[in-house]
Formats: sequence, structure tokens, C-alpha cells
Amino acid sequence: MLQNSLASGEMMDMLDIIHATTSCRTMARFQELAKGLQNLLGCSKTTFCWKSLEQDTLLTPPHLLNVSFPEQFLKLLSERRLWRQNPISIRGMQQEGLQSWQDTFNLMSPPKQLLDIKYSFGLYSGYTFSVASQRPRGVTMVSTGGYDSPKIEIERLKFILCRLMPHFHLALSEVLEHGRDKNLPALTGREVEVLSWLKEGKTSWEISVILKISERTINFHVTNVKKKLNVNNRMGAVAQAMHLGLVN
Amino acid sequence: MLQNSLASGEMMDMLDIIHATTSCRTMARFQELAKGLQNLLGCSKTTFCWKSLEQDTLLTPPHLLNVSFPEQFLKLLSERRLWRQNPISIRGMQQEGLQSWQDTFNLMSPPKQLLDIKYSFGLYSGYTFSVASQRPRGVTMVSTGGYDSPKIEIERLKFILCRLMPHFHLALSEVLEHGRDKNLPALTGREVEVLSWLKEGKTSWEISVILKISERTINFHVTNVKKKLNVNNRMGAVAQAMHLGLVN
DNA sequence: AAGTAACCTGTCAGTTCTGACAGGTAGGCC
DNA sequence: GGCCTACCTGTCAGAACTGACAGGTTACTT
Repeated sequence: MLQNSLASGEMMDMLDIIHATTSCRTMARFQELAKGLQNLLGCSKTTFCWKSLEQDTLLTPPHLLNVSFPEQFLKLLSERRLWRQNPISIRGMQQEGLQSWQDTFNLMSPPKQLLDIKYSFGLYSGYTFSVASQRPRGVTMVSTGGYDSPKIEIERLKFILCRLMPHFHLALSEVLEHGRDKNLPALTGREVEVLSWLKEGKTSWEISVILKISERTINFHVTNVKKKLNVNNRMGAVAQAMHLGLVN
Repeated sequence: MLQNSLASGEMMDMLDIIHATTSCRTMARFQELAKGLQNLLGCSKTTFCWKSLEQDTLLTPPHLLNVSFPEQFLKLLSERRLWRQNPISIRGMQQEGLQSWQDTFNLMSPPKQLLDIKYSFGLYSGYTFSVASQRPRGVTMVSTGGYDSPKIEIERLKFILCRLMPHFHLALSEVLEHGRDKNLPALTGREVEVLSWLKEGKTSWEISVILKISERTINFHVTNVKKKLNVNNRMGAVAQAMHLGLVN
């Protein structure tokens, strides 16, 4: 039975890693956890790829978070825009779960250029696991290669990745979304207050009554928010503020 | 060491439960998983309590999800609004982690009425674990009582709950938020399209150019959306649609 | 003392939105 | 054929918003 292929200590490691992902807020911490995953898998090359499907189109490049892939390899892939034609990422975006590079290449033949690069870095065989979510709408893929023995226990790999990856995906989403917050425009207390009422569908006049200040001042605050959020009108301001989590 | 107090099979159960929470979408499924947690803890009485801090005030009652508490007990608590004065829930809302009922009652004395009811149902001692999150902003508390032996391994309890509860919390948030979606107003394709552009801060005229229809028709769609979402103006429509996840 | 940030207020012309009026077509279902 | 839904269009008066004008106070920092 599968249960026996995992040592008790390994399961404890998995539980610890899962637990740690729930409080992972920085990229550095994520890297640590990813190292833990790599150790568990017993491979020497790992890299993460995260793609938001929120507003990005399929054409915008994904976030790459390298753990131990050759940097030069990823750089080449990115420079030559090869990820768009990479059957592995295409398949990974389409369906969740584990794919073997070999299988995918047999199924959808990759551009020769890609194969050449891959082989030149010794990346002959490996696996990519992808996991998607609706909230936030996005996909995380982890690629692992450089296994010691050519004989890999697929079921063990699947078991570990199935159980860990959803949490790595959540943590990564959190880290990357949170990272964006750093250069967030700072709204003043009054501005947030006005926005919150706008959100409820109140007019300037109504808000002026609620806040007991003049209607002109409400419009003044709205104007400032529009400038800060770089939008054309209050609709955009409300939507953008909600999107950035600046209200409520 | 703590590691030894958990059997290999129990850790496997934990991993399986965690994994199952990631795809838990119905209340029935959640109940199953909660039963699994109860078995793991080795107690006979469990109940979950979920509270959104998104827009609810502290006064609005929380969602109760009973697994195996006496229904009558929870009914009494709810009818007499005792949860507001219950030191356990107050403390649970304030800080995450494990609390012993006994400790809390020593710290903040409960209303006599509450104590009487509790004892009359044989709920002498037990533990409540709470976990909170920012996105979605809310708290889940689980209360467990009715342990076989008076000698409970606190560290074991803490270990299990620390690792499982964040995932139960997420699952519960998902289930409860998803459940709300059922009586969601159905927007037509065109309405969603118009809303999406509104969200970007486009004016009616601009959208009419984009969609190649008259400005009047844009306003027509906006009017219909406003009626469906029961809001006063487009600001409210955009905000409400975003909040309900009807756009994007 | 000067500078800055947050806050507040006024007027006014021009633009945009709103609600209520009154229509139209195309496609699906019984 | 009748009914319904989604979609489209027009006019018009009045309400709401916008941008640019030109000020003000208070509190805190340098």
C-alpha cells in the first residue's frame, strides 16, 4: 500500500509544510518551504510558475519563482517567449494534476528550439504538477526534474504533490498579491470614508448629509481619490479601490 | 516527543482531511470532514461556529454548524442570545488558538444562565479552537467536548487543531459564501459586458462606441442591472456586482 | 518660521447620468 | 399564433458629476 512508501517523519514534514504555508507572507519564506518540498520529493531541480487569470490575458507572462532550476535556462525561455509555445505550460494551464514531460512531448510536439535548450541544460525528464483555483482565479505549476534514479515512484510523487500543491498555490497567490500592495496609493481616512459610501450607491449630496460636511468637499475628496487611483470617474475609483482592497 | 503520540495512520488521516477540505463545496461534505476531525480528536461532541467580519457587525449572529452537540443546547443559546455574552466566543473572536473552557470561565465569569444550561447538558469541560483570516475576513471556532478520559493530551489536541483548523476555516468560508450564490440575480451577457466596462471607468458614450451600439442602449442595460441588483445608481451596481462576483 | 498633509468650502460652465415617456426586432417555447 | 426573454433605440427634463477657478484652517515636521 502507498501508505507504507511514506515514512512517518515524511508525513510529519508534510503536515508541517502545509501548516507553514498558511502563514507564509514573504517570498523568502516561500522559497524555504519550496526547498522543503524539493527535499521531500528527492529531486534536485524545482521551479514554480504562477499565473493569474484574474485580469491578465493568456499572453501576459507568468510569474516565475525559481528554487533550483538553472537560472540561465529560465532566462532563455523568458527571453525567447518560449513559454507560450511550451506544451508543458499549455497543458498545465488546461488541466490540473501531474504530467510527465515525456508524455506531454509525445502528445504535443514542442518547438525544436525548446527541446534543444532543455537538453543542453540536462533537463531530460521530469514532471510538472499544476493546480488552479477560482478565488483567486489563477494557476500554479511546479516543475521538478533532476531525479537521482531514473525509477521514480510516480504514485508517491502524485500523493505528495496532490496534498501539498493546493497550499503552495494559495501561499503563492497570497505572497504575490500581497507584494503588489507595497506601492499602493495611500488613501486618507476621509477618502476611504467617502469611498465606502459611494460604494453603497450614495450620491455626493447624501454623503455630505451623512458626514455633515458640504457637498463640495465630498467632490473634492472624490477628485483626489480619482487622481491617486489614476481613474477617470467615480465608478473607476470605486471599482479600483475595491479591487485593491482599499475599502472595507 | 510529540511526533510519537500520533500514529502514522493518524497523520495520513490528517493529510487526507486537509486535502479533502480543498475541494469541499457543500455543507454535507463539510459535515463528513468534521466527523473525521472528531474521530481524530477522540471526542464525542463537536460544533463549528463561523463568523464573517466582512460587513457584519459584531452583533449579527454567527453561522452555527453542528456536528454532534446537543441541538437543544445550541437552540437555547441562540434563542436567549447567549452567544454574545459567552466568554468562550468573546475570547475566541479576540485571539486565535486553543482555549480551555475552564480557563476562560475562570478568567471572565460567564452569566449564570449560561453555566446552568451548559452543565444541564453535561458539557462540563472542553476546548475551543479559533482561527481567523483576512481574506475572506472571518473567524471559525470549533468547540469540542465530551472526552472519554478526563486526562486529555493538550499538546496532541493543539497539534491537530493547529494544522487542520486553517483548512476547515477556508472550506467553511467557501461553503457559506458559495451557498449565498444560489439566489443571485442572473445578469444577461450584455449586462455583464456593460458592467465590466463601467468598472473600468468608461462612460456610457465610450461603451457605446466600444460595443458599437447606441448610448441609449448602454443606459438601458445599466438601468436593468440597477433594478436587478436593487441599487440606486451605477456606482452601487458596479460595487454590488463586484462584491457578488458577477463580473470578471 | 516655513513647509506640508489633511481637511474644508465656494462658484460655474459643461458633461454625464437618470427616469419616464414610447417604441422596435429576433429567437425559443407551448 | 401568442408569450416571453434578450436585445436594441429614440426624446427630454431634471439631477448628478466633473474640472478648473480660488480660497480657507489645523496639526505636525523640519
